[in-house]
Amino acid sequence: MSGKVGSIRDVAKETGLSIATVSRVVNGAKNVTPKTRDRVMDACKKLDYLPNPAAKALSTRKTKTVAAIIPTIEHSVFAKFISALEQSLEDGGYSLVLAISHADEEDELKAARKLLGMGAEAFILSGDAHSPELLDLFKRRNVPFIVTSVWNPTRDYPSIGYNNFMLAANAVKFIASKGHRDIAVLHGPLLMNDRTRMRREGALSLQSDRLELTFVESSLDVAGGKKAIREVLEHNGKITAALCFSDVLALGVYMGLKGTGRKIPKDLSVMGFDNIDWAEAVEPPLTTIELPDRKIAAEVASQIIALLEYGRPIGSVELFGKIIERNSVSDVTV
Amino acid sequence: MSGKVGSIRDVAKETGLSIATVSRVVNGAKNVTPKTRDRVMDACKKLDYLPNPAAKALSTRKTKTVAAIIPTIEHSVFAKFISALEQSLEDGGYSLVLAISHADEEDELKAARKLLGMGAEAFILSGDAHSPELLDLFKRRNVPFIVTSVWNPTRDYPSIGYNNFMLAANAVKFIASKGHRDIAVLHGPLLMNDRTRMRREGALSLQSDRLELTFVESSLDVAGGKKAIREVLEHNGKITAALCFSDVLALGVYMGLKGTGRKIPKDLSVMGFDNIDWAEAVEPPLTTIELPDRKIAAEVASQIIALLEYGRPIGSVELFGKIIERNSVSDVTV
DNA sequence: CTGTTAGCGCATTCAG
DNA sequence: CTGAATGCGCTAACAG
Repeated sequence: MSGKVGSIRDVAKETGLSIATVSRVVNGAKNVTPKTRDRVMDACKKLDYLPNPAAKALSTRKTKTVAAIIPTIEHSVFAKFISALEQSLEDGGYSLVLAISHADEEDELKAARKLLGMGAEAFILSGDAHSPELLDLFKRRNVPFIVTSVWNPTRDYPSIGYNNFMLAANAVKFIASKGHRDIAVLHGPLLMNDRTRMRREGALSLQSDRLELTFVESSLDVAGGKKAIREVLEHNGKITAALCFSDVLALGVYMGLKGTGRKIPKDLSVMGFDNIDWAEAVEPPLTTIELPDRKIAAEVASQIIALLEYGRPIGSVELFGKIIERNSVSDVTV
Repeated sequence: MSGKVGSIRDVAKETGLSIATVSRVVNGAKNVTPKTRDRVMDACKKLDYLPNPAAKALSTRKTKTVAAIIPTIEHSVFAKFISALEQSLEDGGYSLVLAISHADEEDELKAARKLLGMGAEAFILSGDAHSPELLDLFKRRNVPFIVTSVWNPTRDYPSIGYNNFMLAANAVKFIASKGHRDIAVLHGPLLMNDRTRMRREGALSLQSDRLELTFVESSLDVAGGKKAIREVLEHNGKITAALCFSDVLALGVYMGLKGTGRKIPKDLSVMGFDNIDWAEAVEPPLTTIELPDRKIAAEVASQIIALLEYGRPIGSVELFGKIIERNSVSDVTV
């Protein structure tokens, strides 16, 4: 299809120099006369030469690409993460190749094989639930990888992310500090999602006879939150606050209250997770937890590059979320 | 870093056969004895051999990857499109490599160079505004590309998408058919966005002394829609409907009306664009236009593959949006 | 500072 | 049906 594209040989011929010299200037080696350098550069753009990546990769045994496998790209948290990751990697001279696992270990494994087959030099995984085969594959082939969005120092592989248990516990503490004693906790599917599971456990750890928690699982979207809050409110009239493990669920709560006569935060306090871009624009502005996704991306990129370039080993690092207090959580009025 | 990975030579050695034979079975050639085939396959998984993609690409001059450059991945429309595209391409044996242009022609050009340097065999662009250099680059190197999300048969390159002009015109007609004569049209930045521009022109084409349109530009997010609707309502009390060229803007309108005493759709009808996943869950359910993003993705993938595999030329195709009528647009009560 | 040469791992003739 | 040999475009010693 694509018409003949110039090879290094062509520009060598054009300049009358050897391919080795051309290779040198193209790769920015210093031991070249400024004059010949210019000569080569001119020829390059004249022929608009572009080095063949396959040949380069074959020769250097380096592809300069790293792979990321995420459950879905249709959630802003992941989209933001990927966006930031692409940036950081790009800045470091690396390319990101992406695959979607649909939160399925099987798919994740398949994707990894394919990405490996594309020459990925390192992997970025999401969450801490992966098939043993996958881990084994990486181990056997000696492929470096990082697990993100979670921080779990007990593993024998590096994780860069936050402590979901603590995050949820802190959120509950925050709400409780406002005087709430009956809190609904809305979250997405537990299956195949260790992050949600850890958050749930974190919240649960604070349950006591002074603090009643009601957990509700729903689909991870606005419709899910809407349905969940209506159900839980119907069965338990004492609830005065809803903690949502995702902002989209919180928006669902906002919608679910419409027409019920209840107002936020007067009749129900609502707290989210993620600090999605519209969290501040919503009425009333949503109190939520800002997750350090972009920071994770930057940290992940920098560590991977450090490893690939200088062999510096990757270490786990914990990053922290931050409660953004707006107007959706209020003191319970006695 | 990565420990020695088996090459084709290793499995040849293991089986006592030649590398040619191994290559044959790995690539599924038919002229191989079932017995030798099995022998090779066994050795492959025993050594867990994975063909080196660079070597293969170098040898065949095919990378089996296609590139897509989108303005941002942080908008669900693009996220969905990419997600579907990845699927379709994957199914066809191709890989998708992605780049973000930030709606900047400069960045887009740079990204294209890089992707070309990664061996992309074809390109998928978004919208119809691209730098001449980029088009020239593709032309010179004879790289096939498709422009998407728009349909513009007047171009000399293929476009697969919808007619933004008509889509907006139809939306206005729909609202007008309910008796509205003063409509606010909310849209995102016009700069560098030909899709928004075409929609605006489509709406504008229906302006008349029986139909007054008030255009408001804002940032493309919930906060933007919220601010925009408040401003326009303040200046023009006659407006009875708001057409938003994006559902996120429509959500902004929902939020902007809170506390003003106005209700949707009684006091203000609202119509969106995109049919984002929460459009139905919102209160009241949002009337909007469903865009055929997944269909576009499928069509794009299939045409690109047909071209790359069989040389079948790519043709422009128009796909249609569909008005999803819910409860946010009502008849104007006289 | 520049040129020569030998692979990198694989597909693909061409013989056998 | 199978093997030996060639080359894809480039980098990396090694000479000069």
